[in-house]
Amino acid sequence: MTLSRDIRIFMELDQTDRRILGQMQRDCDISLESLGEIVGLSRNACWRRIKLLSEAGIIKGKVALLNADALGLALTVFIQVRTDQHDPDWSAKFARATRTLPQIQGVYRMSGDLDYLIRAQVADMKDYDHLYQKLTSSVSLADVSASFVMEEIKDTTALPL
Amino acid sequence: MTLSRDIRIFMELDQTDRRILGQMQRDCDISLESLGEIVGLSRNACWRRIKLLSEAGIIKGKVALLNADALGLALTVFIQVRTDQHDPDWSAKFARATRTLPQIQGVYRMSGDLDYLIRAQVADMKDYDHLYQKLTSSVSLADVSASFVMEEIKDTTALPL
DNA sequence: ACTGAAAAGGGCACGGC
DNA sequence: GCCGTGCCCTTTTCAGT
Repeated sequence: MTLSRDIRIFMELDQTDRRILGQMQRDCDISLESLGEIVGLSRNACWRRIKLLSEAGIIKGKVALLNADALGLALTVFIQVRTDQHDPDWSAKFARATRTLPQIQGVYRMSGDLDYLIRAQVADMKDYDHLYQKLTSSVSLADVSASFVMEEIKDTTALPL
Repeated sequence: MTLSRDIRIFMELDQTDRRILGQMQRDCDISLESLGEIVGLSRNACWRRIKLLSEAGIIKGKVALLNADALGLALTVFIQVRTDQHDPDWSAKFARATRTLPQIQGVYRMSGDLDYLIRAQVADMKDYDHLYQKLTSSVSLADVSASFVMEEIKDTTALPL
């Protein structure tokens, strides 16, 4: 019974759903009343749609976005990682290590010549070195190189609708 | 009067503030009552702290996080861009173009050999090609190469506290 | 899909530590 | 100063129509 493995249910979204999602992914700290006015619906219709969208897993959750600079995390760094070990044991260890480190926001296994791309947020170079030391001491990595963000031109969690 | 340009006020954060922020950046859809219990404070003390943290700009806002897969955006791509034009006019144009495209979540000017790194979310290869066409037609780019995400090991908006 | 009513939660002023 | 309590008003939630 592996037939259903790759089947994915896509909920039908109309223009109003999209408008609701669009607003909420920009700012969800808004009353149902105001949201209703924006999308042209009663507060209640909005409420029921949001409930459905949440239950369908389209809305993953609501979070507060924090200001990295104000928290003293001025440096964003992308770390490129190459490995010579491709066994599942190594992968699990690498995943666990990166998921545990709170400085790391994203870890992606990539196509192409580099194996993994890591996005992290640190205070400064010294702090980056800490992260580097922790990372390389918990898993063996063949090649690690870092690129630092000089300027953040765009940074959003909003997806296209 | 350029002396104050780089001055930044860091608000003193105690352990309770950190606990509040930690909870809210994981899930802000929680009542002040519950939050108070978690951090060991009354609902009102929480409320006042959150208000201060927002006014200080430490909390940038509250947003709904959407499920990219459920929206049919299965492909995450990192686009490396090199340019030969470094005049401010080109930069402004590039910034405007990337900020306008909703498929693009992040644009970073980098140190090192590549100039810009772009993170985007698209449906599939065809959709990526659309994005590529739009991007290259609105600004002149010397070199563009894409790396596709095979597996997302970690992806969070939570910053270390 | 709207109305309305009960329940929950947010916002604010005051008093206490 | 900062915390907590009590009160009121807004918002959410969910019934019925």
